[in-house]
Amino acid sequence: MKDLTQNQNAVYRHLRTAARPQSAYDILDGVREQGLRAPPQIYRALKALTDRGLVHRVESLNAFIACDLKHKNNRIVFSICDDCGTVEELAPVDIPPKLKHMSQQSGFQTRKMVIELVGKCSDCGQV
Amino acid sequence: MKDLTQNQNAVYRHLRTAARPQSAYDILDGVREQGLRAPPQIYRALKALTDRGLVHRVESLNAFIACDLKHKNNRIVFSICDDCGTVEELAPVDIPPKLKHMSQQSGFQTRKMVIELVGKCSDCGQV
DNA sequence: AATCAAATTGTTATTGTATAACATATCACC
DNA sequence: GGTGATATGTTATACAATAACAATTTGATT
Repeated sequence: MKDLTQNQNAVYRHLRTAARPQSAYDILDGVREQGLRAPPQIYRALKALTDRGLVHRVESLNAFIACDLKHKNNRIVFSICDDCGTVEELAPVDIPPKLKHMSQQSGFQTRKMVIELVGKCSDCGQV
Repeated sequence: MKDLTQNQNAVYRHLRTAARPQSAYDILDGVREQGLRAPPQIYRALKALTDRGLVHRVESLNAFIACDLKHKNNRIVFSICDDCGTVEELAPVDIPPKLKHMSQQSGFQTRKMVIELVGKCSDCGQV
């Protein structure tokens, strides 16, 4: 795909077919067959992929997920079920006006915004 | 302070006087004099403190910061300077209506929202 | 006061996450 | 073919977090 290197391709394909966010070591296990053997290979591929916006890092899980939306890479929204671990990427939203105002007040220049909603997905929420 | 245990108090005091977010091991180094010696002691104190909202975890840095705002613990906003590493906590904002709508559509029940703005602080933004 | 359960604390060892540092190879271009 | 830039492989290590168990303290109850 899209002029990725071999290693990047292997990692990207693994992430696209994974049902859940994958840790770097999950990925490593998943691509051993393709000849990747050591963490730096995974982390390098992940860096290239996240830089291109094809993959996002889920900060609160130390895990990675393929991005299936077409969007600028600087507004990212996840919902994270703390019961079953499912992570969904939601369509990006603008910086809330109040927040934009506050950060500008302090002279902060935002390059990227990450929003993580933590709670229960529809499957786990029903009791 | 506020009926904290000894260990919690030591960790909390360290975080309140720190200029930057502290990793668990930074904290450990900072409180050795008070007799804490092993990571579990730090992590236990951190858990109690974060549960009470006195401390927040900065997800994208694997680090912790004292909370100096009085607010409910379920809306957290940080600005993170990726140049000098400074992290500021901003006043919490509501879930953006568009986002609230989207997540409800999918049946997701949000318990907590974390927003991390990444960019340049006023000191580092000037070129 | 003696007892016992619960909660807190201490300690060791291990698991999981990420990167530094260096070696090797590949490719484009002159 | 030499050269620099980029990509890749490999080893070792640093950093982050927790499991499992031992020891201690606390506090209610008798």
